[in-house]
Amino acid sequence: MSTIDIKLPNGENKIIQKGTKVCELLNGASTDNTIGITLNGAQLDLNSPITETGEIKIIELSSDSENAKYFYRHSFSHILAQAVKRLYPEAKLAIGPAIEDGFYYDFDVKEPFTPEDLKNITKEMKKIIKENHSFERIDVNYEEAKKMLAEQNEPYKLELLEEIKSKGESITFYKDGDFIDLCRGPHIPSTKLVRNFKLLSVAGAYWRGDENKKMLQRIYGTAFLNKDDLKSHLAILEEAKKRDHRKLGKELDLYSINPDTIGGGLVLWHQKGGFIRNLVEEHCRKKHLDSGYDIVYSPHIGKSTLWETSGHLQFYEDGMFPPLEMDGHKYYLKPMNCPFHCNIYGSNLRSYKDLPLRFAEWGTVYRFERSGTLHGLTRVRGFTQDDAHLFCRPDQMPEEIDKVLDFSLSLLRDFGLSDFHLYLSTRPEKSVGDDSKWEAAEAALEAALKRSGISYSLNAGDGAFYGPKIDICITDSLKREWQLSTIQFDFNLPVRFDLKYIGDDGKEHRPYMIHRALLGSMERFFAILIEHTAGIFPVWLAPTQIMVLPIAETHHEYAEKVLNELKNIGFRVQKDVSSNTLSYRVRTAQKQKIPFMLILGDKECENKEITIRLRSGDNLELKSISEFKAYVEEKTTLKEAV
RNA sequence: GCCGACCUAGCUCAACUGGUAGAGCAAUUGAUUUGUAAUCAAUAGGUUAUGAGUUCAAGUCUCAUGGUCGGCUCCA
Repeated sequence: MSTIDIKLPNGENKIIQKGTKVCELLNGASTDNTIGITLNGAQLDLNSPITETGEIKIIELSSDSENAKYFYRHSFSHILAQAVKRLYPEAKLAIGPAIEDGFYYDFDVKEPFTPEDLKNITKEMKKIIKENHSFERIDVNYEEAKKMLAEQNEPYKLELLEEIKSKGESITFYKDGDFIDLCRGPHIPSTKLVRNFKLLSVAGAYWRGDENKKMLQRIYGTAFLNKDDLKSHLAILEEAKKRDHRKLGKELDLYSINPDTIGGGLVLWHQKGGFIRNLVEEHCRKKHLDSGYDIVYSPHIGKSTLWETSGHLQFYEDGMFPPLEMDGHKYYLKPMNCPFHCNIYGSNLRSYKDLPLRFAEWGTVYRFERSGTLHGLTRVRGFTQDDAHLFCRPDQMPEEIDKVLDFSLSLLRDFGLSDFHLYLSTRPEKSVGDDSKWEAAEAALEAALKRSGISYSLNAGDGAFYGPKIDICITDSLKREWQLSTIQFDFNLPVRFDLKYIGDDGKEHRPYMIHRALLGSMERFFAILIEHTAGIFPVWLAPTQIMVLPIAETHHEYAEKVLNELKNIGFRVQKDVSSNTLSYRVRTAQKQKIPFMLILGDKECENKEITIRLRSGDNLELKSISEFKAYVEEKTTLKEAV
């Protein structure tokens, strides 16, 4: 039997027999609090054999680290499945992993679970926890496993078993009390160690995530080591609902979607929403012009010939609205702006000296998204992209990529966004374009990502067939990720539209084409902005910045004077001279999340002062308009936009 | 598109196991002129998403359609 070399957390090296169990290695050092280890980053529970050389770190339950959470949340998946099997013996088990903040398990059952069922399952789970079963690891070979699963009559597990076998991975079961499940682990030592959980919801989910396969019932839950953590997590979920852009959009009168009168996924931007959008667009437009972009415009529809050339009719017709017919021609609403920009590029003979060319357009596109996917402003059927296409020479390409990633990050940061998730998607199996171009493009994207200093994930093989890409995602209030920026190479359209430039060698060359949207779409970006600010927009974006509140009629004249002065300085200011009480008018302005309320009464009139109330409820110490102006300019990052 | 839940006044919600809708806020009108998150009163507002069906009787039960929400899938 071979031996392996293990580096212990205290720095000592230890030589052990291959296959030694974790609990044997830790013998003595281990406490009730120790639930497992990581070996070279991989998680192993106390019952797992150690099979490779490396450095170990101990996972303590009380640390409540991501590793520890993974252990007990995955164990909750089992306890859930165990409870379901007790209550519904005919249920077939699929998969049940730990996920961020919780866990789930997929079941094939005749009748979908009801909220009432969830209560009963919860009760049963509590019982199982109390029964305090230990999790036992059982190593088996393929034949034994197949026999066991056949006896248990678990078709989905049998399918998984075949997959495990084909990958050549080891086969293990985990048993706790009356429940045994094909599972690679890891698990906590016993069911009683963590008891704070809540089942959250039931949802349909396709087996193996494939819409052609059977739809199973998925039960989601959340679990924490401490009761208080569970409580605060549930409170966060509640709180997040208040930041939902669909709720705030209504409350603040920002936008509406009217499926009956206009159509699902088609947005009306009301006055305040439109006002903010205009400010956002103005800011972006200025930055684009400063960054060497040319602004272009293109129509909303184009003839079928255009979409045949671009290939959209061949590959993307399902995502397009059906055609309009006129004089024997078919016109389609544009799902993308690229073909138009390609036409602009192709309208002239281009020299290598003309490049790079950067065409930007706030282009409104229409896509027939499937009905079940529509979601507030984040997934709609008509939306405006802050789109641009870069055309450049190979020698310019890396710098262009670098610049555009920088641009994207700086723009998002201008709006206070910072918790980015970056993804690099590389060449898929089916693709077009030369190997050398793909390699150069992927290298440039990766180099730009590294230079940005932000960590990113690699989605190998997840690029479009026409080119690799970087996506920047940001989460909404419920931690759901939404893609805002995208930077995509396109090796397809330059060929289809036969785009070229004359090089310094006097010969024709194919330019690189890079498609990019930075905020993504105005609609989705607005949703994210609303949820991140909770509707408390920064001063420079607030539609109304100041509400003037004279206390009584005698103060109206002074209020009017103050209002005009503020307007002249450039503030967006309104007054509320209704006969309601001051409290009431403060409340009204507060609900609209107006940054400043000016309260003007006898005291202010006499001393020619102003009293300023902030949205936070505090008063500013300042008393004059000039001081106030200086204060706002200092506190507001984008001064020109105040 | 798929699975499930839901759809009552502009908004948030109520109406026991079926007995033909009720409140708060908002709106309008009047009174009130108020010192930092709700002054008082009156008025108006609903073919209970739509369409069928069961029933003496349907907001309530059944079915269909549309939409919303939570997931899944999709997002070349």
